[in-house]
Amino acid sequence: MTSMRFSRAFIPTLRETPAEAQALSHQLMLRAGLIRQLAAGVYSFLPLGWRVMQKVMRIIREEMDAIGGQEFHFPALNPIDIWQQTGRVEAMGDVLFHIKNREGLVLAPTHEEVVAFHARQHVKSYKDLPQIWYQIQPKFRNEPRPRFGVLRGRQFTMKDSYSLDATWEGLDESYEKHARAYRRIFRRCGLRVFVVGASSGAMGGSASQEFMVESPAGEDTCVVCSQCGYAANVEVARSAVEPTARLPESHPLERFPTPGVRSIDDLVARGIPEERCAKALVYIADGQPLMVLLRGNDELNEAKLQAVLQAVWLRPATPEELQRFTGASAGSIGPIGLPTPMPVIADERLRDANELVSGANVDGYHFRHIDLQRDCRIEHYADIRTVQAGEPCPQCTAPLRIVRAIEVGHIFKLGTKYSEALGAFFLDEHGQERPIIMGSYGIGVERIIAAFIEQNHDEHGICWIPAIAPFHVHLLALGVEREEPVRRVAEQLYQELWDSGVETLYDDRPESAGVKFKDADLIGLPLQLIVSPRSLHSGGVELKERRSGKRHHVPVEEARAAVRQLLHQLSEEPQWATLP
RNA sequence: CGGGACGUAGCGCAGCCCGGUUUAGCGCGCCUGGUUUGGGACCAGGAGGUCGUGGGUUCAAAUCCCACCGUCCCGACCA
Repeated sequence: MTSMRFSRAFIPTLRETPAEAQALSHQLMLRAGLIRQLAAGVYSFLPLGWRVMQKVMRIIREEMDAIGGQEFHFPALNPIDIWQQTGRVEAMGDVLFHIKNREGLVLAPTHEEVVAFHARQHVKSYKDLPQIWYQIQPKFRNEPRPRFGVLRGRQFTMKDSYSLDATWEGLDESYEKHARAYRRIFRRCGLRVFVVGASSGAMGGSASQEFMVESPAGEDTCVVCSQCGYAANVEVARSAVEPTARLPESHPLERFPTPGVRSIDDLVARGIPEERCAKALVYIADGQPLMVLLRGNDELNEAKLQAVLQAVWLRPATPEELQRFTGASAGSIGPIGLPTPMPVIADERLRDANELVSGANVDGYHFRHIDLQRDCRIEHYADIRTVQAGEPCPQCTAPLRIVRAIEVGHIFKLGTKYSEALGAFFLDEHGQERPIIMGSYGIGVERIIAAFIEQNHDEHGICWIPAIAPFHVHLLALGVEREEPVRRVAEQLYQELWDSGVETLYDDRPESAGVKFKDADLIGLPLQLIVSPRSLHSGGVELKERRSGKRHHVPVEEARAAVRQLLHQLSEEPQWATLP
């Protein structure tokens, strides 16, 4: 029997919040004795925290095995040459840890290369495919800025899996299997997730989706519709804002003085409707200047612009560059009469609009009656604006919300980038040599835990669900050190509960009732079983549900059955999660 | 990598400006004894510190100066 007496256990709870902990999940993980920091972005998991990790990993294993995944154990120490072959030593830059006193070795931040390496060794025929390989292992990334405890660390645990397929249809299937497994994993872990389309970034490949958990501690900003389920990273999100109407009459272009006007708001203050204003910005993309036109106070989305331009480097022009390229300073810049010719990218919302006001490229002057069709050469129109809260959903027109979110999972259709780079080819049924088609799928294990706590806590502490709680029941014996009947009943229940498979943390310390209650609420096991002189007087023991605070009084003999029944109920009731 | 802040006992902090009664303090925690006993008890006694590290200024440095290290925050970056 596992013995878990609080008096002997290493569960260093903290009364006060350590100063460095910002995020709530971080504070609670420290206070409840789940983790301790070793260095910036590097954490030890203490016994309680490690039990949670193991439970989450077990759920992941079950679901990965259920889609035919095979568990591996890949080394964290990698020869650098496989990373050079895929060009990722460059791409990763400082994020990749290099071993200093042993040239040629790096610490793996992920394992596409290793997978492709082994696939090359042994996957030779279409008959060997498909495969799903996975592992749950530490990953090392030299994050420039570790943050929020375990949410962004330099070492963390990832479930990473890799699909190997002979055909693109096969890849689609492997990808869908993962998408379904991921939903089950997150649901079983008590997380409300939403899925957003994402750019595959430095990973390469065609499609990717992120599994997000809404939380103020999140590092991603997402746009979500609570009506229809539309969700997207703000970097790609759209909304159904109305376009700028083309007015029936186009007046002749006219320059007019606007002394002191520095912003769209200044123009609006002079009686010009915001929707007729065209805001011009100058950006430098891969060394070349270009102009961006947005409607009124719309905000440029640099990620979208970068994607449209396929630019590697993108930055706003400096005030000096503005002067040099346009002859004016910010506030008086516009697409008409540019001294330096440059491409103009306009937001979709301004498509073919007329009767616009924009800067004249002379400080203190603007043009009015601008007709983008008549007066300008627009290189192209694209969606480059940032969606704002309250704008109508592109699918159902309900108001959109903007939320912060934690990325707990990410799935990619990689394609053949890695197999080609590392020479992982197979022969298809026609004897033709082809690169293996890969997918890669990650889950941040610590992030599941932190995200869960972000969503499941109150002012007293964590509120676990049975599936991932470090233990199921917190048995509190009040006054054990002096009340023999309390001790006897508590010991008996402790024994019985473990015997019937209920993981029980037994607080047998000679501490005051208050201390024990506070620790129990902080640690947050789903059920508290209280044995005290008072409860025995009234004929038994007391059961308290941590989350709801509901209390039940039961005779000692019925305690075990009541515990099992309540645990069952707390596991079944999806009070903590709704599947989208 | 740019900007900012911090580093004094296990945790939270004061002292630093204006150097010297400081034997470096307070709360929590810890140890001993007693009292208490269902929501972080009380009384008494006690242990615990190279004041991040190194150098400099000075008769004298936790306190002033320089460098380094560490940690946190904002930004950049981020499969």
